[in-house]
Amino acid sequence: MAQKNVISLDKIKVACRDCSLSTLCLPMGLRPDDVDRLDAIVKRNRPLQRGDHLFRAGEAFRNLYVVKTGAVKTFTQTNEGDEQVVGFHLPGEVLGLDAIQDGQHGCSARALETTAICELPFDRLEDLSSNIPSLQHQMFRLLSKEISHEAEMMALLGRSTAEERVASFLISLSERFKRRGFSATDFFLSMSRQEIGSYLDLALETVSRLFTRFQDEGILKVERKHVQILDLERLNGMVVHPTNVERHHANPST
Amino acid sequence: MAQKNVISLDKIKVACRDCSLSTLCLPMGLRPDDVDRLDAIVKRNRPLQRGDHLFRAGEAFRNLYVVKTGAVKTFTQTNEGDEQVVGFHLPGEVLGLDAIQDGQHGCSARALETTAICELPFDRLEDLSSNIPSLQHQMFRLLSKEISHEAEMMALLGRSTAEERVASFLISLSERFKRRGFSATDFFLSMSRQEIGSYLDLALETVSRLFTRFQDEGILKVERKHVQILDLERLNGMVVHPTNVERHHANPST
DNA sequence: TCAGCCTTTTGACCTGAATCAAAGTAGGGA
DNA sequence: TCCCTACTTTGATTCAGGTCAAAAGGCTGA
Repeated sequence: MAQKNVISLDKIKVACRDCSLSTLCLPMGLRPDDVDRLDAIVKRNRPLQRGDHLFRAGEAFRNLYVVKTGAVKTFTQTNEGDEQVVGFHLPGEVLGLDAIQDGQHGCSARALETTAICELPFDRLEDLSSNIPSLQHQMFRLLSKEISHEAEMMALLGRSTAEERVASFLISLSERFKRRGFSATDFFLSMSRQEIGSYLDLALETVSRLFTRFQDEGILKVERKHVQILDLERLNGMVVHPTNVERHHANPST
Repeated sequence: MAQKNVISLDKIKVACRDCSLSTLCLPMGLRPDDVDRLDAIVKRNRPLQRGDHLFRAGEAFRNLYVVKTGAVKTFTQTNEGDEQVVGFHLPGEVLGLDAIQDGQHGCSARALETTAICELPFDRLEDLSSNIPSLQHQMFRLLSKEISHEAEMMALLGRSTAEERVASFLISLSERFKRRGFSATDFFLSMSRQEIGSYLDLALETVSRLFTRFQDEGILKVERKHVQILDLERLNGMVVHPTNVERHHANPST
């Protein structure tokens, strides 16, 4: 039992150079010795349990965080007191980028399941970026990618029906799982209908109804958290594809 | 006449160190000699006329652009062929940040009125950032601010009524004009109801109706493009204020 | 094993904003 | 000057999705 814990901690504390996420994460495109310099500033704590906070809105910003295993949601509080989900974050995704700006976190983050995190002290990351041009470049790309991603999300929320939003959400998860080596068509949702609805700006009932409908139409098989995509074609067909098609054969990351 | 052109071009080509936007723009917080090094890479072309493109979606990314005077909209095309406004950009605001990621512009930008632009070749900006830590820091903040801004916009689009959106839009313009030394309560809209609606994800009729209603309620005086805010208090009261109030007395920029 | 709680599903109804339609209104060009 | 076009306003109608309500599973812990 103790033995088992030790092994699992060791696995979690794997160095960047040996980490399976290195093609998704910050080290992407760095030279091996630069990866080691980056690795030297990474701090790896014990895993978070479901419900644990990674950080809270208003807290001072010190670190960026990368999800290593598990899943995290970020959220803010509306003034009616209920929470508004801002994003779901899978392994290799970086959290805290919005906080660089004013030195404090604008949203809270908590684990949706048992989750391992790599912590990067931002001041040290800045120093390192000054000395490693390719890391600076990678940082710029990372930030820019976040901007693009949010712009896409705005476009989605903006001009689309409930059907499109739920379809997009499933497609996005599917693609992200696939890139991480999991099944693109058979996975478990680590978040509730409530949280999905909050994220997509839909009532939880609407999410539920669409899952049911997609199932009735033979597109999905849904049983609670377990989702199987039976007809990815049709799901893709529901989504408004960006017209500037050129972007598609450009960048195959995150 | 020729004389006048020369003078106006001279005015447009003012160096960063003499530019009134220096507290809003990239040079913010740089040492004077570093501002000059930044200035050396800035290119200033002739002003754009209303309707001129600054860049188009799909074009290769080479430069960041800063609005110097005037106003620019960014937009994408939906697959139904109509344009979707992504943002309105006032003096001191930087365009193109989303394109760093994959080397091409994800949206198009065109002038809403006669507009002067400063152009920053991104490769040279990266080099300079490597050599000037405070510039690198400024760049990170700039990118992070864009992320925060989009997150706020998502929150707005997400969870709010047409009334809240239009109120927010007016408040945002008001604050941005104020920071730039213009009146916070009396200004001209450089965009159409159509464009406002597209930006806020509302039908143009809805925007028009709300302008009318706000006027009937004594909150605004609207005559076509000319807007006067009569009761900013009440306008503010319509908007969902973020609960994490701490953020407010944090960072007084853009 | 059962009780209690929480999540999810399903149904009925209602409403805010979209859509459709048409009438003003301003500005630019011949 | 007047016309033409584009923008804006206003009204009538429709409908997607929210809200309210209640039932049905699952899961946890005693």
